Amino acid sequence: MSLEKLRPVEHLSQVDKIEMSLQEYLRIGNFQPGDSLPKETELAEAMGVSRTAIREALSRFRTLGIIETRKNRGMIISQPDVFNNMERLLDTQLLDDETMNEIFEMRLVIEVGLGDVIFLRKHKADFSKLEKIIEKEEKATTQMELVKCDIEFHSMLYNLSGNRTIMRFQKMLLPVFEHVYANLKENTDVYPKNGYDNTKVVTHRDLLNTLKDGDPEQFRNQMRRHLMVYFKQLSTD
Amino acid sequence: MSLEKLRPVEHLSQVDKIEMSLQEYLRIGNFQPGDSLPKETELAEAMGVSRTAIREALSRFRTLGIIETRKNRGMIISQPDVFNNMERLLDTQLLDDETMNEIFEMRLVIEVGLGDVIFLRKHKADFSKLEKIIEKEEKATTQMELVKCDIEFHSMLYNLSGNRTIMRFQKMLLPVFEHVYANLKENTDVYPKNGYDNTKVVTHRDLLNTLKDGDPEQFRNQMRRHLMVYFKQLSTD
DNA sequence: AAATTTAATATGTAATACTTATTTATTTAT
DNA sequence: ATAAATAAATAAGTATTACATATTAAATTT
Repeated sequence: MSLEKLRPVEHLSQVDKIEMSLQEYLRIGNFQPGDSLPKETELAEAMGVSRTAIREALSRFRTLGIIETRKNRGMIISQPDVFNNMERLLDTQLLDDETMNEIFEMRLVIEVGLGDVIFLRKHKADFSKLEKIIEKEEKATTQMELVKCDIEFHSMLYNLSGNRTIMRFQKMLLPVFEHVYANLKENTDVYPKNGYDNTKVVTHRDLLNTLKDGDPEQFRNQMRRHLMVYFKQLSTD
Repeated sequence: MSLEKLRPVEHLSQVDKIEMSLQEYLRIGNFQPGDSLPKETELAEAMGVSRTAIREALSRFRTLGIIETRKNRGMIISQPDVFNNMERLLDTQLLDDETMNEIFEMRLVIEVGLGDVIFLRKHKADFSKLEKIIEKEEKATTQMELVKCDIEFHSMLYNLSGNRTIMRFQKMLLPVFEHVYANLKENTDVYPKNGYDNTKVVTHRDLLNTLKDGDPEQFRNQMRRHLMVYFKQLSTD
């Protein structure tokens, strides 16, 4: 067991301590979104530190989306968005290619496993929306239109899951998709007519039909085959 | 199309602008992890703002894990951890129950879909580790030991996926698991001997055997049945 | 040449003053 | 008396200055 995780406790900066203190304060106080916090000067005085230091600690909470501040209203607790920060990281384009690919792979894993949840909430499913997307797709002529319909269809599947967090995850990843798509399209036909092992590829319409009349097991298998082209790209190392 | 997303551009604070400016600076400069940044005073002078404002913008980057600062070494670009911020959010216990449940559901979805990736990298799979965990589990007498082995087994499956990001996701969620476990155990036997529809439950050993001799499709189905007890808890609204 | 001490450096913290947006209170006009 | 316009108060945002602290680099001593 490495000791690395213990060491930093020693040389915690003032602001680090303030942050911990405030976090404890929030937990103890059982704050709910919308609740207001004491003003900066009060916090500074109460903790015996400068407003500067308090502000930096609060800035961290603001960055994480835990609090919001407005000019005269002071600070309020806000309901943080679990994927907001991750989205900002993606925006910096600072993540290495391996991580990007792993995130993309995570998307594949989720889509294959998503069927169970969709079937669970099937009665809410609005199949007509999927139908319309498919019709638009079948009329599409350009590659760009196809990509757009493809993204739309899969987005709709996430929506049918009824899981807002999973939906949020997908929305966050849309830019990543485009990034990976751009790399894939150079070497590969993303929309082949036939599968790699001479089996017919699973189309969006097949998936819709399975959603209507099939079961989760069939859906998982079909989704796996539908995403075949991407799985083929994955590293096996 | 809502205009909400456009409006904030108007009343951007000084620091917001600085943040955008710096982010652009990083992108243009094509900075790599390890590269050092100009010192705060230089940035302040170059942008014609106070060091205070610069520091707050930099504080945001630090919070996101984009940069690291040390006393005299200045600031360096760092390789951000995609789930670090989310982990910190979970720590605040500020997320509502619905979100927590959705995150837990996301875990189920991933585990069902995970088989494909595991089979993809099967040759690397260290089945003996799974075997040992199962043996320990079969000898377990207390509920606590069972839970521990359960978590260990599933953690190992994530490891076998070879996807460090997915592994990181699971590690981040371990505390959530405990939270949800605590709620489940009151009403439900988490480790029933028989399934709900009189089918025998799928054990960890069954899963291991399928990993050894089966195929991804079988694995997905077995995992789905193995997680049955959790799926039964999910809302169908 | 090695070890110790000193100086320089860049971030961390503090204190103070001022700016700005927003709310609340007051005044004014109808 | 009610509504509109104005003024005051408030709390966060920004700026400036000074100093503390930790770390690196330079200089001194042994």
